Order: sequence, then structure tokens, then C-alpha cells
Amino acid sequence: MNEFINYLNSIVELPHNAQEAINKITIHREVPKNTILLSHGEICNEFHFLATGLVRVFYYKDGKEVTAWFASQGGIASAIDSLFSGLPSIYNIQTLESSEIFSLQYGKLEPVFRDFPIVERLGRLMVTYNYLLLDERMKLFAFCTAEERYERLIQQFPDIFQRTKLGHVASYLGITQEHLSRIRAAYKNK
Amino acid sequence: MNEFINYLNSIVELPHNAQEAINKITIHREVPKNTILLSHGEICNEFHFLATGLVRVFYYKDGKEVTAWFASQGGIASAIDSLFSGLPSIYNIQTLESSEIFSLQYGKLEPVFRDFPIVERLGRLMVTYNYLLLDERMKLFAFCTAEERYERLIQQFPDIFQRTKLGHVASYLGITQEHLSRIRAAYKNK
DNA sequence: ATACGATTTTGATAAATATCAAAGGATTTG
DNA sequence: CAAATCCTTTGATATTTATCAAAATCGTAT
Repeated sequence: MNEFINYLNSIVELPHNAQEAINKITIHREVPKNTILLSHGEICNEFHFLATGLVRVFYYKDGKEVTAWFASQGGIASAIDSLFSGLPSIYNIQTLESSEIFSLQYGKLEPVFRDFPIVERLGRLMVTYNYLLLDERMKLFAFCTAEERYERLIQQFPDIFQRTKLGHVASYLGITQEHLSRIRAAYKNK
Repeated sequence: MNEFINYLNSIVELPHNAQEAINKITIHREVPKNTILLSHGEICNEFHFLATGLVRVFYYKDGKEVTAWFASQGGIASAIDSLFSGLPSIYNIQTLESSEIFSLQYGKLEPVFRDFPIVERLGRLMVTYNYLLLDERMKLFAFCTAEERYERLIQQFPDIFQRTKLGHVASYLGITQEHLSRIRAAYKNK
């Protein structure tokens, strides 16, 4: 039993042989800081569970990097556009800290789904949960100001500014680095 | 066989008995225009497939209605926050046209999942597909201007302006009605 | 057709955010 | 430790979008 299986079990309790089957198609490794796990244009066929560390998922818009997602301890990251479609991804995945990662090879999951319907359910619940997260984020963008988004972020991820550069966070919030810097400055005087 | 089962079959081919089981927990009805299918604060336990018509999913932000989603022919609509969590929803669902709707009673799905693992897969793929849709929408908001969002919308949903009021569309695009009106005006001179 | 209510557009102004440039601070490296 | 590089902040200005108010348009019921 490892952190990844632990995590999966917390969503749906898996029988031992299903755990084994998943372990067999999972790669466990320590990845140094600033490693590119996926470059855009490539096909993504794994998803990553972070036992420790920090990664970002980002894409390019008009030549600039835009952070789509951060994942840290206990979080997952992948290029879902490609993972789910089999087409090349627009996303890049990069470690921002040295990270201990469990990478599940999605392409090898099919027989596991077939042998263990419970894993199909696990997959459904995981996507569902992440849908809700994205829905939250969506609402935040659709009708909240940059400042409200900032507040929410530091609440959910208090140490993010200590762990990565401002520019990465700014694009995650959908604003420029300068604007984020000013929001933070205004915040200190409260 | 009906439109709803047809739709499900297009995602995953279902054996006949699974189709039956789903049909048994699905309500088929014609709903008049402007009907509220769900009010915020209620628990949502069904999701709706639109054979014809148009609905919007919306919530309140600072007293104002914000459209989160439109669904028309062949689309689905529900208050996913509640459907997936069992908690009261923040969303409202309203028909904008008289609509022919298949409403699947989500709470009765559990035994169907158990009897037919293929339905579990169907569920996973449906959530997955909708995750990708939401991801698209998210990217559109995170780093595209209102005008780019407008362009994308008329491309995907050319007749939306004929079918509902401007205000509903504006909040879907994350802008005010006035601003949307001006974008449209600027567009005509092209 | 006319009048009413609802919806959309237009106008003036204000607020939020971006852009570009430069100045400060950190951090790394020789 | 100093130089070089990278990152963050600050300043000035421009653009985008919101707000509030009024005018124009549309749809519908008389």
C-alpha cells in the first residue's frame, strides 16, 4: 500500500487484486524540480498523483504561458484534453519543486476496467470530483473580480506564493503579473 | 427506443436490458416555456436530456442572475453541484422554450450501476465529455476577451440570440448586457 | 393601427485591468 | 563579494468593461 492507492481507496474502497492491477501499471518516481513531464503537441497517456511536491499544468496563449492548474501533495495532474481524447495535448506539465509522483499509465487501464467494474466507478467519481472543482473555478471567473479570485486562492493555497513565481500565479488568476503585484500590495494595508 | 436511449447508445452501446433499466427510471415529458425545473436551495436528483427545446442553468451572484449553461436539442442539463454531492444546489434550471425532456432519476441509478457495469462506464464517459466542455469554457474565460468569447459562442450556437434574451447570453459570456450589445453592434460593421 | 410593457441600444462617465518602461530586490555564480 | 541574471514592484498611460440613465425598438394585446 502506498500514498496513491491510499488516495484511490479514500474515494472507493478497492479489493486487493484491483489495487494490485493498478499498481502494476503505475510508475513511482522522484522527479527533480523544473522537469517537463509533458510538452504540448505530445499525446498524454498518463495521469500523475503527487505524493509530495508541486507541478503546474500550462498552455500557451499568444506566445505567453497560462497556468491552467496547480497540483501539490495529494493532488492530481494531467493533460485531460489529450488523456480523454487520445489527441495531442495543448498542455504542458512541469514540476515546480522536486516531487514524488505516481504516474498511472492510462492506456493500460482498459483491461483493468474490464476486470474490475469498481475501477470504472472509481474513474467516474474521480472525474466527477474534478468536474466540481473546475465548476467552482469557472464560477470564480465568470463573475468575480481579480481580487475575489486572489482571496479565494490564498485561502485554498496559502503558501502558493512561497512556492512558485508570481507570473505563474497571475496567469492562473487570469490577470497580469503587474496587476497581481498591485493587488497584493493593496492587501498588505488591511 | 427513444432519443435519450439513442443518445446514450452513441456514447456506449448498451445491451437491451440495460436500456430497459434506464428507461424505467426516466421520466419523459413535454415541459412548457418558462418552467422552473429546479430552484436553488433544492436538492437536484435528476438530470435532463433535451430532445427538443432550450433550457438555461443559472445562479445568483449579488442578486443578479448569471447563466452557467445552456442546453438545447441533444444536450444535457442538471445542477451538477447537487446531483453529485446530494447537497442543496445553488443553481436554478428553467426552460426558455417549450421542451421535450427526458429526466433521468439519478437517485435510482445505483442498482442499475450495480447490475450493469457498462452503465458505470457510460457515466464516466459522460462526465468526462462534459469536463472537456467545461475546460474549453474555462480556457475561454481565463485568457480571451469578451469579443473572442462572443465569436466562439455564435460559432457554436448561431441562433442563440433568436432564442433567448440578451441578458441571459451576456451573463453566460461574463459581461453586462450593454457591453454585449455594443460588441454585436461593432460586429455588424464587418 | 395604437398603446403599453418589455427588451435592446446608445451615451456619458467611472472602474478594472493591461501595457510598456524603468527601478528595486533577490539569487546565483564566478 | 561583486557581477550578472532573474524576479517583483512601481509609475504613467491606454484599453476594456461596468454602471447608470435615457432613448429607441420590438412584441403583443387591445
